[in-house]
Amino acid sequence: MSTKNKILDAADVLFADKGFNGTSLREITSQANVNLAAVNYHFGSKKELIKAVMSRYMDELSPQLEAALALICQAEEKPSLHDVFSAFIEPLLYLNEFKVNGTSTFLQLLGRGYTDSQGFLRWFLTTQYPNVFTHFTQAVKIAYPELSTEEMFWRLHFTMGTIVFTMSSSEALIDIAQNDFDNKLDIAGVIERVIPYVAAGVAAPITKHN
Amino acid sequence: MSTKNKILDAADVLFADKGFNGTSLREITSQANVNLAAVNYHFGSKKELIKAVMSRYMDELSPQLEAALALICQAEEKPSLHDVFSAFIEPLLYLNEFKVNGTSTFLQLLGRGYTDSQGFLRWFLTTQYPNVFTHFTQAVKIAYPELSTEEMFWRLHFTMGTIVFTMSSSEALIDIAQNDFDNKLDIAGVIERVIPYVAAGVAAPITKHN
DNA sequence: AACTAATTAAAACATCTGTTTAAAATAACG
DNA sequence: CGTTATTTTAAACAGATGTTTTAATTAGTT
Repeated sequence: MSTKNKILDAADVLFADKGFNGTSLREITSQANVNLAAVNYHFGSKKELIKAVMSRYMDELSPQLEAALALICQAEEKPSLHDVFSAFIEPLLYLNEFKVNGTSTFLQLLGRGYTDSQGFLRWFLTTQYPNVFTHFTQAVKIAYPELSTEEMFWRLHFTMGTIVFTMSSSEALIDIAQNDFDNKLDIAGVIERVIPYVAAGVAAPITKHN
Repeated sequence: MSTKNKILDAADVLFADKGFNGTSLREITSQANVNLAAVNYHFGSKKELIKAVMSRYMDELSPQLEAALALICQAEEKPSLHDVFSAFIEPLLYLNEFKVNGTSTFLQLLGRGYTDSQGFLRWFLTTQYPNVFTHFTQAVKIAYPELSTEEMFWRLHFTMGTIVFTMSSSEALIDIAQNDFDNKLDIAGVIERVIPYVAAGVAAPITKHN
């Protein structure tokens, strides 16, 4: 494997586990069995490495999500909100196969990106991959046309928060759940449970605001 | 004002804004206009300072939340989920008055605590303030008795995620919303919008899992 | 094989981190 | 006032951080 990919793989896991600020380049390079200077040689800086780790996922995910959402928008029957959110499941789970050792860390990284480093990652994603967002809001608008644009803005961000936060602490939660309910569970099981939740949240009746 | 409080106030704002890892003691002490060594003198270590910042909020909030939830549980009429979640509003907004310069940073700090520092803050809160959690689950069980304990466990964590995540990035979101919809909005307005969302999410119909 | 370009390696860089030390200043109390 | 105790100060500590430099190695090309 190339040095570049060895760095990306190690950074991926460590960033997801300990955050961007919480992971040093020395941890990454020693985990990857490469020289410390290799990061700055291949990526320029730590910030660029973070972008590269995220881009590896987004470049794979973005077209798939857009395709799935486009399919829903063009369907004959009016889609339900459950349909819209379910469109995310397959592409997200597909990331896991495409990863070597089990589950992908993408959603955990997304959670890190929202809180770590004062939102520079949010800027990166919304400017580099804007189509995912616009297609998504379009799909929701078809499924729930009564919802005003502003109300939708908020509910979509609530949803984003639910998903990202849940996945970024999913390991700990799965551990607790398995202890308390001795119910075998994995990432797919968590997703199965969160979809009805967010669908119901977005579909909540509209309330007046003064 | 005492040195101890000057440190707590400065740390509060900086921790909320840049995270626990992202804030150095030197930033805190220079913002607070006190000597660097004062932190270790008064609190012992940075970790203890973090606990102190959180305890200041929790010691104020915890009894109020428990009282509000107890009131709901003992009411004659069966409370709705909306009632249960609304019980959080007043105590949370009360934190703002009790703060000098505007809105409290409590929920932002809570968000930091879940992602930063590998969940040691979650351990701290659940062990130091367990009653809030048990009272809350009791209230939800009364409002929605059909929900199994496991399903409730998940939905409450989804809710936690929604709230915490939303509030930890509320400033940025409010900015965006005000630009796009020129609608004056503050923290209270965001809370007003998130309550129906989470209430609907928790109240979502039960789905079979294999 | 010989020369050039790309990569790796070890070391040093300056800066920042939390914490500790020891002296100075202030407060409290008999 | 004089004597403790408490608090503040400046300085230094040891270690970690991202980045750069310079030399050694490897790969690619003619």
